[in-house]
Amino acid sequence: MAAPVTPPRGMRDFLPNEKAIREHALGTIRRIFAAHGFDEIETPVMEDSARLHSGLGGDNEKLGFAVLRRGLSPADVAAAAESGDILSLADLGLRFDLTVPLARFYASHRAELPAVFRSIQIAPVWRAERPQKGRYRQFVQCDIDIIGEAGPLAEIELISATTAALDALGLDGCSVRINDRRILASLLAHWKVAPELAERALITIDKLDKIGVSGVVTELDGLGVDIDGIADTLEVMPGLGWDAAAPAWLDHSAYADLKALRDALPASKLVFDPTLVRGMGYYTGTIFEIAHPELGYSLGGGGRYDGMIGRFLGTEVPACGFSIGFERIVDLLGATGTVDTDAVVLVHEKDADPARLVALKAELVASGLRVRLERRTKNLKALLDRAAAAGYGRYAFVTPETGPPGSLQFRPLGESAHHH
RNA sequence: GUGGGUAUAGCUCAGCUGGUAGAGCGUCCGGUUGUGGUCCGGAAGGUCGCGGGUUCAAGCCCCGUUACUCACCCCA
Repeated sequence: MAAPVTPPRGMRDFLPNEKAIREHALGTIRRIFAAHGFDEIETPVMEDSARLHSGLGGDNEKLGFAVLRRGLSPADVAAAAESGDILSLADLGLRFDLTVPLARFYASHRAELPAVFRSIQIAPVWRAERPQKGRYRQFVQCDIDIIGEAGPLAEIELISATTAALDALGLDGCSVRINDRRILASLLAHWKVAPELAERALITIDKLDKIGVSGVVTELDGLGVDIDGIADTLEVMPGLGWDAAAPAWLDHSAYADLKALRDALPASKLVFDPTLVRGMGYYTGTIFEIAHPELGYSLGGGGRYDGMIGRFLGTEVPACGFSIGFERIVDLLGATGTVDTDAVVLVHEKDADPARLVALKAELVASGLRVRLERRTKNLKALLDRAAAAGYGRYAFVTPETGPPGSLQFRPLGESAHHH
């Protein structure tokens, strides 16, 4: 206990049963995304430090793990400390999302990609936050993105594929909250919020369902926003559904676009929520988020980020993406507990001949079985219970008298097999 | 970054008003069973997170610290 044997804070080991659940879920998501016409790619876990920080707001920079330049001298460190630019000591950083790397990837490989590129990325990202329930410092995101499609078809395909994946995983009760940055912009214009306060004002609006109208007004007041008339607007916002009469301040063009999305996606549960904001600063149009009634945090999210590719490429390319928060999904999935009757355990005496055991095993493996050798222990029950928990469905004893595989007497494993 | 809770055997946890460190499970050994998932007995395994302090005496009280965890902030 003296030596630290735990993984780094917020990062986790996965035991065999946990790993099996994760791989099963990953396989499901991958299969659905591929069925919807997306192609999987992979990018490095690190990106150029300056590039990572070019695509988002100032607060998010603190969340990035930076990687020190190799071969730094004490003089380099002292110089950086003196200039106050500590980040200059780092030239690389671990990615904190998959969108910035994708934009870099697309800019690098555009010539080799179709005009409209549909990508899948399933990979870990890192954020230096304080861990808690549903939040880790290393976590897997499952992203699909469509680059090169400016119209609503991109949003429709993304939401359709994502909700199909959630359905395939057996997750009930999920809904997709949806809004548009243009609607938020029209709201800020209506309130005459100064541009330099816009980002923080939006984050405050996002909290409406948690801190209420008076809480939002108080916080906006603290930011220096003129709060005259704001409470009246806030009162009606949560009630704005699909069919309510839109207030004058609301961007009617964007609202009509969202309604068209809703009409095109009858199978997905879309909920219009004008208070939905989302943190990443690069979104320009539609934004969406997966909500679950039992959870205070989202299971995923995404939106349109038409400006980002242009920052890497020079020419503007429209883009839209949707990300599933894999860890939060897995936390919702129970143990699968599948027992495989084609998986068998051979229990042998401790002095059994290894050559004979492995030959017997090889014959069974060749016949299509999954085979595990276990040395007989005093506590046979514990051994067999562990095997059953690992998914093995049958077992047999190997004794000196055991002949060919056909002479093995297999018995069922598992809770229902205790009385024989 | 802010606040709460927790820290004792490999695991889950007891430990009274401060007085020699405990149980269950697991592991190992002996017997029982003899085609076996039963039962009986025994053993190994602990700097009580770490460092100070109070006391004749600290797992227990006080201070600090670290880790884990929950919540806030923010986010997937």
